[in-house]
Amino acid sequence: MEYTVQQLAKLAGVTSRTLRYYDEIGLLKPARVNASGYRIYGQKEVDRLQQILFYRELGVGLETIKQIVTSPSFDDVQALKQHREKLLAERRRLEALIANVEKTLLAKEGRIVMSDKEKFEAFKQQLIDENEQTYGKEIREKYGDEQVNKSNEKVKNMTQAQYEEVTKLGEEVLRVLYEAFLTGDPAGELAQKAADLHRQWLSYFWDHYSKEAHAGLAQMYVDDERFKAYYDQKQSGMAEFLRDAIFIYTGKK
Amino acid sequence: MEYTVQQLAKLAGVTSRTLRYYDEIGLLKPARVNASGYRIYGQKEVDRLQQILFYRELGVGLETIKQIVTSPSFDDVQALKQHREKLLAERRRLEALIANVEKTLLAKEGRIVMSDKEKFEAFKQQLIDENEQTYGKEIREKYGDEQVNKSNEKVKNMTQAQYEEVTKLGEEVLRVLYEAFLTGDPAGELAQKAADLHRQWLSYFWDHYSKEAHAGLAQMYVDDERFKAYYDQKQSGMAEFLRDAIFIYTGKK
DNA sequence: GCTTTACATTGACGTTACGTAAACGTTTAT
DNA sequence: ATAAACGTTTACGTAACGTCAATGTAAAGC
Repeated sequence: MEYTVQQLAKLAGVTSRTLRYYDEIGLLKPARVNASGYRIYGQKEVDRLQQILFYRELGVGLETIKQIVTSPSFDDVQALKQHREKLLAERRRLEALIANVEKTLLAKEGRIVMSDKEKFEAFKQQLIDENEQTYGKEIREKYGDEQVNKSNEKVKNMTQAQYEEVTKLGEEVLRVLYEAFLTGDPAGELAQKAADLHRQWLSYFWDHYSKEAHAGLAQMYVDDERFKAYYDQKQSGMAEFLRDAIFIYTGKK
Repeated sequence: MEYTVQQLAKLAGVTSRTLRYYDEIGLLKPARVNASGYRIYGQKEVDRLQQILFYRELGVGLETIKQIVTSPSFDDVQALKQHREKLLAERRRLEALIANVEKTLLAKEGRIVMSDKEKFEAFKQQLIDENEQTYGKEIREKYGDEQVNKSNEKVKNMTQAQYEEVTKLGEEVLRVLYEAFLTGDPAGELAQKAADLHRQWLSYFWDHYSKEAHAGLAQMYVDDERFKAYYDQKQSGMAEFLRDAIFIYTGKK
């Protein structure tokens, strides 16, 4: 039995373009080409196409399929195992995406139908998520997973009053810091008040406070572009100013 | 605070190329362009980029993101729900792929380590899967899901002896059919024997036999290219011949 | 025998979300 | 003054085909 492109295409449930493409990339060459330049496929090619489509069905890339079907000694089991790993990783990624979308949907819909309590829970979760998403990797690198997880735990266990407090405190730090910045003196009363407010704010996230860690974080505010951007949002140079104030507050350096 | 491409890129954790691309497709235009042609971004653009990246993180396409962030009236909840459906479908597809790969791995490795019993189970599963993969859609369309599922159930419940029987029967149908074909008479003894063997073979898949369904299937063998290819593999025209024989066998048409 | 219709061929561009040069101008630091 | 670092536009590459366009060939009907 011999087939032209279209015939083989129908037989296998692909388009003729696909067959031409497979010819082009050398994945499946026709048995011969007739006088008019038509591609003619035989039984061998049909079988091979079945094989190709089988692996394609599994999501294997055409390049890999080429390896598998062209070299008989190719370790297809090994290839399949590797491919399985890729699929599993992809599934994990999807799981995370789905969870995220659903959480977002919950929060968005929640604006209307969620109770205050639930809303608050979602906000807390969002606070954690945003933190994770924005700073997670760097903080985990610099301070370790344990510290970050503890911090997240603390947020989760906050009461609503505490949550409002921490939000207000964060804003107050910025406000006082800005006033202090205008005085230009990091050792002055206002700057030291800002540093103290910052310590209070911090204590909502860290399970124990230390001057060293506080000073370290202050330095990070300057070194890390993202933190810097946050504190510089009102005025450039405020991250440095806060660092200086905290260094004085903690008696460091 | 104003940022050049690189600065904003670092701030947001993307490359400058990404920002230029977003500018190009009109997803995020800079606040202004300075005298040297440099892109300058302001706070508003930073916020918008955050939003964009948030949706991107969820796997939403840039075109959709554009809709969401440009038109304030856009129903983002609806968009997210649609997106979730896509993610769920993708996950289902992945599940199927993974199951398939693992089954294949089992079968491949099984050649060496699987017991006969397990091997046999895998073969049965493979028989079902191959059928599903090759003919599933069409058969389901023509005969309905219920019939197909019943058929699969029957296969699953086969004993090893029955499985071997069905395999042998399938081969015998082809062999006798070929001999009958050479006689050229679909009403002849050989052709009618082939039709009867085919009925026996069928009864392994269908939970009850009817002449009408048998004749219908025979017609499908001719109409559907894939079935036709199977029965024509030895000789072109055998699918038609089998249909004629079955029509006579069932007294149809 | 001629015309229509169906099918074949080879380009070549479009798709997604950028990566990666190339070729060249600008700003900053030494 | 010069080099390093940064900015710009233009343009090709990616995976696996879909979708024309322009053109040649085979089969079928009149």
